[in-house]
Amino acid sequence: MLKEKSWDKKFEEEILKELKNKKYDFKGKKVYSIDTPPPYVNTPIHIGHATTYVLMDLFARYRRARGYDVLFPLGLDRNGLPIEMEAEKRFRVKLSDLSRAEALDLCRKILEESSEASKSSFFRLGISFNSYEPGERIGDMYYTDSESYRRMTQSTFIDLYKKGLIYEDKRVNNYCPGCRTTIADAEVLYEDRESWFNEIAFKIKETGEEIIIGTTRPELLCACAKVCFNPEDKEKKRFEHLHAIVPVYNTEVEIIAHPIAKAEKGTGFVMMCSFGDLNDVRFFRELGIEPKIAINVDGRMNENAGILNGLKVRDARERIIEELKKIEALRNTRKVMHPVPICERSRDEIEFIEMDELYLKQLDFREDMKRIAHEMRFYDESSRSIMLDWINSLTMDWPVSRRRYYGTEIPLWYCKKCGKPVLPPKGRYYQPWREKPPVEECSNCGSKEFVGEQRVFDTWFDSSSSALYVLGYERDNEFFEQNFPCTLRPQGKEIIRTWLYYTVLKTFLLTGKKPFNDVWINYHVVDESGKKMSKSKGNVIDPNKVLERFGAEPFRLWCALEGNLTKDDFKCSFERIEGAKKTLTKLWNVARFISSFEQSESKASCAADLAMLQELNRLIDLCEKGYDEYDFHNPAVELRSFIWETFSSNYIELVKSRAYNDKKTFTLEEQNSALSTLYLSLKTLLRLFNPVLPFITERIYKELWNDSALYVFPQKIGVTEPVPISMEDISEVNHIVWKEKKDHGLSLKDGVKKLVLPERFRAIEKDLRETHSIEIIEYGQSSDNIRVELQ
RNA sequence: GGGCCGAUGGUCUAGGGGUUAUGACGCUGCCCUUACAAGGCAGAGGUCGCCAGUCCGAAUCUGGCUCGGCCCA
Repeated sequence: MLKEKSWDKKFEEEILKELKNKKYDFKGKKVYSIDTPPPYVNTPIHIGHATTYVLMDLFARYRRARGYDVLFPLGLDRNGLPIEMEAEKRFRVKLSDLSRAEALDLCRKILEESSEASKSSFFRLGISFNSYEPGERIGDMYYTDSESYRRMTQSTFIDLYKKGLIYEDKRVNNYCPGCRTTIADAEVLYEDRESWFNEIAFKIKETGEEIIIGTTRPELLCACAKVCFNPEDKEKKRFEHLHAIVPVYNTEVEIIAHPIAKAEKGTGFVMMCSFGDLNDVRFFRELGIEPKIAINVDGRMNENAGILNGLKVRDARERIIEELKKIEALRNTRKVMHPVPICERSRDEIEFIEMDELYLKQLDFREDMKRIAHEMRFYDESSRSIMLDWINSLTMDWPVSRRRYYGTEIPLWYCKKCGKPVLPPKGRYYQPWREKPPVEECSNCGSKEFVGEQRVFDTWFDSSSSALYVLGYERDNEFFEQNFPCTLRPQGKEIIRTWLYYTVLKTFLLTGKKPFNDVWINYHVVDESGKKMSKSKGNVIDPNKVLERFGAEPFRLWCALEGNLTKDDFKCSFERIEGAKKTLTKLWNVARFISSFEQSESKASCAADLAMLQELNRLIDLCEKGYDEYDFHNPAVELRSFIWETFSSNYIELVKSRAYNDKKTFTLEEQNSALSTLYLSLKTLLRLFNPVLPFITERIYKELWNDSALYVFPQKIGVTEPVPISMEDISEVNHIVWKEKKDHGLSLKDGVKKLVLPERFRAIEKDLRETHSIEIIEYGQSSDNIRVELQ
């Protein structure tokens, strides 16, 4: 019998202690594999991660209960920009000022500190990863910056390169002259700064008229490609497709209608130059215009700028103004405040500069991508269209190289003399910036001098191999061949166009196949009022606080009960997590009550018991159907309502007296029928709830049974005899009697003179008589009329 | 600005052309009933976002709008 009066979160710790050494091993037979999203290492983990990992854990535990060997690895993503930024912040340095080796060391230091904390939160939540220890075997915990992972990332690049899918082309980068490095879009800030707004006169070639164009970047006149006005601006319609002559340079540019020009701003005309800001970059990309680059990497104007050649941007601006004044093209100049793109760290104004970058071909494979998007099952179905829309909107290949530090190095060397790239053989992790090339001399020109590639991969190039990695790609080929594609990819909907899409792309290019059978896409966990959590808003909920206050179990139940995360956001509320706790208490009390009786293995024979068994079968069915489709919400709601209503209030109340059988009103067979049904119901309930509530179900189950059936999804119970009555009938009659007593101010213990029931209730007459203290029970003609006479 | 998704009592949720719309939390009243006051029973609370349309009939289907989310720009 259960001794403690109620469930206590302390019990979790005891169970976790035992779990510490447990591994969810697998032999690799009948594998169900999950490509878990490696969360980015940061502390504490986001409550959204806590929630989605709990949900994934439900999937994993359920499949184990169905006899699968579940591959459920823990990965931590540690590549990329945020680590670099954190290192710069913490150590107050610019990585670009350090040697590369020093920069990487600082990043490593940051990572060592934060990875442990993430791990421990997952552990306390009861997430049943195969292992919490890092390693290279299938199921081991992995880091995306480990030698093993990076080796594979580089290997996939080598294969793609050999297939002719990698090429080099120009790309516009955000360049910070102060940091002397390219920076990511995420590092670009906009700040209102004062600058001179110059109104410059352009002549119309066809009519000789003059139009005035305002700009803060007159030094880019040489790179002007179009002049735009807003399509809504009727007055300017007549200028469409005429040509404006750029002063100083005397080049002709077309005038077009484009929404990028705002009618109410300035003179209504705007010149589009390559490149003043990100909008310009997008404009050129959208219209497919070849940009003319006038600023070099060193921040000086180049030969495209003519008379400005060699000048720094600032000096060039002054110089061109003088020129414009000279030819009387400058009509007005005034100070304005306007948003300027600046570098987040050095606060220098950013320049947009073209550089060579490596691209992976993707435009050629759009039809394959769409076909694969249709071959995978999406949960929820509506998420599929996000991927299809993205594929349809692709306009360029994927630039995979980045000029950063903490990433996987691109494994290439170049001949110093002729520039021919050297690709190393697969099989190890390369750091070309500090290693010798894999060849002695250039196969093209025979030169013996090489320079190592400095660039690293876009972090999505790493992440998009996770499905291959967890299945042992190139580490355990036998396992991989047997178990590819991966069964499930769970992930957030905001990264469908990145993580999911790129994984599909890369996997297809390498294997020709789809990476997953199922894709489960989740929405987000937001704060109580529905707002996105962010550090700046101060509404972040730390999962560790939830764990401290409630323990893992109420949180896990909340995750299942709260709703359908594939369709809607969850609003995280402590009140509701607290509410989930009540169900644990109820479950505990039900178990405690049942455990006060002797166990019985007898066959159920009484009608009420058979009705209960049928109700259990309905639940088993419902859970199976839901769990199979990754729906734990509807089953959990149903299970909760079963515990409270059907089971506690109605069934247990009805058979209590038969279970006690103090007055020997019932035969031993009847009593045993109740006892065995109570125990079987509890056992089934625990087994159905085990994936959601592993702690409390284990605690209760171990106390009462000495076997491992808890971890097996229950089979339906065979009921061969006809069952005249349902649990619904039983609830109905109970409620009518209770209400009647209540309405007349009687205690529930008080007797009932007469109860008139439909014929089918005859089967539970004794139970009813005892439960409600009824003197006379009669049966009427009508099949649904229940009448109570109190006196 | 574009695409996709959503909106059901104070809060959260189920349902998805057909009598009085499901359940939970909270609230109110009554009740210590041999597991449970973290309980039991009962009750109040909704024009199912707004406006049109289709239909004998719309919360449900269609269109538009408003608000919110995600992505792209």
